[in-house]
Amino acid sequence: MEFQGDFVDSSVLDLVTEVDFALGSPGSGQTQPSSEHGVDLCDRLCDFAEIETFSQESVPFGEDRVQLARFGDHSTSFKMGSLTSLMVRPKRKRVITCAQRQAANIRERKRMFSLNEAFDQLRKKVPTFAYEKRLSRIETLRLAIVYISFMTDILNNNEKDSGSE
DNA sequence: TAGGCCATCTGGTCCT
DNA sequence: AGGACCAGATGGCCTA
Repeated sequence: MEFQGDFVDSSVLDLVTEVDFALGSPGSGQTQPSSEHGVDLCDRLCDFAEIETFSQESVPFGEDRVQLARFGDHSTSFKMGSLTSLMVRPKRKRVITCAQRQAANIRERKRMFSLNEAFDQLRKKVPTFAYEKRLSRIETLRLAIVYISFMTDILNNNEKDSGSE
């Protein structure tokens, strides 16, 4: 985790993506991404959490399933559902299937990966002592701000000096 | 052991 | 409708 930016490239990420989907069919040896595998994995996770399994078409992942998974007991989710029905009709929720949720997770992982790549590039641009431990993301941003301000000041001073001569 | 940092998941919002 | 982006929650790892 610590050195991900240094040793992991996007091809590895693609491999992880394939493994994510392949987990749905252990031992099959199949590595092609498939929405069916994503659904399989989701169902297995739901089973593991002792959540009632619904058919893919009848219950979107973003609603009942998540509430049950989050709160654990069915009474809590039932109360929430009842309250919702009594209140003003909520905005129509976006319907998201297990497969779509899996795909969104993968996109988000890729997005965060590219963000971290950018942070790594920025780390190489800001001056640090070699023996210092790796800068965190927030440290990198703050140091970059200070560094840019410092260089800007130097530039301004040089312009003033050359103008006064 | 507490706190910091990070990866991941998730739902909401915005945009195309 | 679906992807990009964002922020909150959560859990794991590491260090003082």
